[in-house]
Amino acid sequence: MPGRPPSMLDLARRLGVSRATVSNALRGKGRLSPELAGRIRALAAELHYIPAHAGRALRTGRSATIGLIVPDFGQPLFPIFAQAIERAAKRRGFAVLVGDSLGTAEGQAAEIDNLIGRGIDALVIIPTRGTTVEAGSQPVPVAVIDSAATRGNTASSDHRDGGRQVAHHLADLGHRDVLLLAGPTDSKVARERTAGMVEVFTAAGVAPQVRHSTTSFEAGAEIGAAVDPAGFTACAAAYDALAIGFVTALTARGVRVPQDISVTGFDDLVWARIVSPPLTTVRQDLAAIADHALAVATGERQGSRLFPVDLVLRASTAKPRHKNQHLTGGAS
Amino acid sequence: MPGRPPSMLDLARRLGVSRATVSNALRGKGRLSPELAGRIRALAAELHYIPAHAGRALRTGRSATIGLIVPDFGQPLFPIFAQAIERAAKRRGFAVLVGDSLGTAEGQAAEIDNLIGRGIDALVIIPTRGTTVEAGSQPVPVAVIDSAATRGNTASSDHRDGGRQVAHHLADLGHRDVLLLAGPTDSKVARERTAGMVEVFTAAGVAPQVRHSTTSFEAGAEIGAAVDPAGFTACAAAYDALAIGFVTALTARGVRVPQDISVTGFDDLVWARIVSPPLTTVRQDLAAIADHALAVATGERQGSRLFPVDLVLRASTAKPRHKNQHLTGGAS
DNA sequence: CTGTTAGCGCTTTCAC
DNA sequence: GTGAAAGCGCTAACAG
Repeated sequence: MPGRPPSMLDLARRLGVSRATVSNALRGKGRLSPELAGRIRALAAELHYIPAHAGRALRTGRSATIGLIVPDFGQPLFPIFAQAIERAAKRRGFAVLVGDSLGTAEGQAAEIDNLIGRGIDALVIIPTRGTTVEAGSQPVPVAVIDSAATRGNTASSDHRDGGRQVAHHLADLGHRDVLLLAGPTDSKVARERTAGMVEVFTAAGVAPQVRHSTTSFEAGAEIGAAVDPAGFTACAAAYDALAIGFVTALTARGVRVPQDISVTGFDDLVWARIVSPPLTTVRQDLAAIADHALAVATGERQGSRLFPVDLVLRASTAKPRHKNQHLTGGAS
Repeated sequence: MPGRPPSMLDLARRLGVSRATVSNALRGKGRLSPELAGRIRALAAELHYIPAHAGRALRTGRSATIGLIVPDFGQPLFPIFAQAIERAAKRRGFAVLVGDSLGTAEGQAAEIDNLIGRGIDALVIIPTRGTTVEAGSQPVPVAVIDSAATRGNTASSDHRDGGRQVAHHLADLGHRDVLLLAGPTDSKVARERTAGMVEVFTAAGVAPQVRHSTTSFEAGAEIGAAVDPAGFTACAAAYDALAIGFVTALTARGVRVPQDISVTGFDDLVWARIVSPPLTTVRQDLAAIADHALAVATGERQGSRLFPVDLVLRASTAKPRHKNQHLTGGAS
């Protein structure tokens, strides 16, 4: 066993050619006889030659690596996002260095510096709540995954339209008394989702009660345990976890979903299908967003893009009880 | 704005010293006057000098980067694992390049080659089901996260003991008719968990029925929908998702958990606390496993280690109905 | 069509 | 205490 892996020079010497020729043969550049190229490639395969990445990176100034910064891998949506981004990157020949902001602005800034120092060619970032990443502020191209409210090269779902779709659905069912679980005030995404809902409800003459909180299951459960169920017939949450927490607390109190109260979420997490009742929610097209983020990061495309979202109808929404009774009463 | 970031040579020239001196000053090596070292560091900070990673990697032969290969980021446990590993790596000054096996042996092999080619210093791998990774087969140190059945440098939970704890718990409650959702036959982890359960049940004179399937919620639901609930009083699953699917299907059929049937899972996913009823399950110490994997990968420690797991008691397990009636009957 | 040369930015002897 | 020189492995320009 040789102590260290074979280098290009080793190949070149064994064949009596120069390193440049080996380089050309292996990468199909330059012009050289097919016969020689074949011999070189055969030897490379035989010796398990693997090009040293550091040498290439140093010479070309590029590393074929992108950095990905997520707010918190512990939250359910981000790993799925990361997976979509990893695939989009691999498709383009890029590897992914990951950084976790730990949910703080300082963590995010530290990760940016760390990844940049490691020579990434581009940065894809899902900003932590309350932070903004300027596209031009870094020495590498930056693609931001966030909301339409973010400036620069962003890839994002049309969160506002998702809010509109939810509100339309509930308003069409006849709900007039609505509780809005709007999530954190410092999240652009949450604000967009909420704004879309408020927009449609207002146009329909409905004035929803708005409650802010974190995005967690626990926050939803807390509100669900404290709220007066007689005060509304529908609850629209800006996050699935909030909605599911809310439903769980309500169910524990004997309130039935959707018979007594309809509930909606956002994101279509795996668990939205699984909970009882399955949750009406909004699905993002993560693959499309990831692809655009990578296209921007690698310079294939420029500019921001907004991706449509789909309302997924499930069993957690129905006509309001009140309304049903009213209609029945009117008909009899 | 300068076209490209400052290099060590730029610093050296501006101060009229050599590159070696700058290198020494920045890294506190070599002996040089504190005064000069201070001036060098001040200038470096002022110019936002960031050492070029590729240059250092080429020279030292090490990249301060580890590769992490997971079977599937879409499954709930792996992202949490990845997060723990990312933190353990950062603590040691390593960054993490991630690869997703896409659940296949070929995908895993391709990722290994890809990451090795990128010059990682070590590899941490959570093997895809049915695959084995030999520690010595790669040109870099490899740490495997899996089961005690894996040879080489592995970090793993004591899955078998987790199985024993679950079985003890159920046997102590009085269950004699038990259904085992054993998961996939080609997963070492699933086999260990199942073996632990079978071991204790057998010693207690209980012969569980064993069912194999994938690890998914859907597989659990399918079994729950098809099974005869009169055939057993407890169901022990090798994965939380299996257990939760099973409970969901059972509940839909009007079977009550835990009154009619007790159910247990494995892994303590976030959702185990959230479902109704909250699931009795087994928790792994992910942080400790991640830390050992990194210690092995970086050469701090050697050898395999097995980490204890904890049985988490929640509301999905209770004494069997039969038993209760029998006791009541006997007392009256 | 192929080989020579130079140099990416850094660290590490070793000489002053 | 400090500097000079060499070289990690690769590729781009140019010369043959």
